[in-house]
Amino acid sequence: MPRVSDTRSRILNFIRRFLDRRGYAPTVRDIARGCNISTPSVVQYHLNMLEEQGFIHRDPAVFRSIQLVERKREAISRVPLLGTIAAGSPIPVPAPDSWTTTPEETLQLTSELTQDKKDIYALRVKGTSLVDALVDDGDIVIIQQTTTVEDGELAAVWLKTQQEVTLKKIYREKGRIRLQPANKTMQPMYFKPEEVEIQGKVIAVLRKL
Amino acid sequence: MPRVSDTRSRILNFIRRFLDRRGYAPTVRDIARGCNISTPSVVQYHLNMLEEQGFIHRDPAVFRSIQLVERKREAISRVPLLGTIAAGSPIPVPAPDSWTTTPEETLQLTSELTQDKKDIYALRVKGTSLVDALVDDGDIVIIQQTTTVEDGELAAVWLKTQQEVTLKKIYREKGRIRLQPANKTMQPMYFKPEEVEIQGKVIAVLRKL
DNA sequence: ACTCTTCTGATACACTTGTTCCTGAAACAA
DNA sequence: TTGTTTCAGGAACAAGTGTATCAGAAGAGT
Repeated sequence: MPRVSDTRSRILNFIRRFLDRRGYAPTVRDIARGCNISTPSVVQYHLNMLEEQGFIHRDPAVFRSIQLVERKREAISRVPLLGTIAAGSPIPVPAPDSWTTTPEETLQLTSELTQDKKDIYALRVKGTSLVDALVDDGDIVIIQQTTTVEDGELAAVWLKTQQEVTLKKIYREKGRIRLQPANKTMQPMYFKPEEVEIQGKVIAVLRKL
Repeated sequence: MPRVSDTRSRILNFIRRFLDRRGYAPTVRDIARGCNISTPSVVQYHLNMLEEQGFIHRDPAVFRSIQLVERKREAISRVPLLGTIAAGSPIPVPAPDSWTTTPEETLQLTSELTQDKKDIYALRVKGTSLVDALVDDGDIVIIQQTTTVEDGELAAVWLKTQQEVTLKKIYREKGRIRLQPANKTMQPMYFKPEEVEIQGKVIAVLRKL
């Protein structure tokens, strides 16, 4: 048994409680007061240990910069809900500033879904035109903006000839592009490369009921 | 048009970005630098305004204590991933202790998805037997355990006669139960009330690609 | 006993940071 | 005009705060 009934974990728990209650991190002196430690240097010592052991992260010389590593993973990323996606109307391509300005609505997703990718936005599906991608009316598709996708990836595609948007798996074949519905019972479609315009990659679909 | 293209919202957005990137709040001087404001006092002035208007909260004289009111209530709930759901095999009914003991895997969801409901668990879909519910192989269904659902709600149902599980919308009709596929182009099925066993209510579907 | 590591204590320095006070410009209303 | 409100700029103070240093106590292993 350790001499002191683990000052270290007492400090860690204090930080957790402090963050929950106040919304920002404690200072070394806050911790000293809260854990009955008489001096900042002891706290400093343990904080250094905790950082070495990977429990917390601190930015040197920045006040109240303690971060719990255990809460780093479960960070919430906010994804702007930029509009709707429907067969007949083009995908609203996000303007560069729509990430910084407040969109009408934002989704809160854990990094488990977004995988911390960049340039992500969300669209609400309108209508049942995407059922062959197993996407229903009211679903939300999470899209990563890009103009190129790997073969087999589900992409948001604008079909110039038909003035229509669809979600299909992309396969490049010689002289043509095959658009394969996610629903395997359905038939693929073929287009010339210049007829399709890739708007983004679908990285997730969300259905709230 | 305001004289300055809204310094106030620029500051607000800077705080959002700073919090996302660094994990703690900026100081008035951080904001000044980030928003091309030459002096802390101007930032101070706008922060006072923002607090008056209810956008932020600050603890006076506490460094880095800016909190965004819009982010006050955000909770991550951990949902146990209890197994797989496939047409031919019964739904693994969660044992009472499987919520407390660590399951093989847990999902992290924001309250936006779970709506803070209780008795929620997740199942990974195996096979394409649920395509008529617009649920694909590999999807994850979030289920709230219950034995009763409202008419029209999507439910996980065990068909005793066929020894099969499906996801269908439930409608009680006189003397029979109608199971309506989510895909409207498909036909409903009818069963006697004693032939179906409701295992839970589907509250969300997740597709990671 | 002895050394070594771990932990606690006190003090002090230098920098960070919230805050205040003053000045002044621009817009607007009476 | 005059006054009021809103916003920008500068400077400075006082307190909060991270950090370094020195000293010493308490156990563990040899």
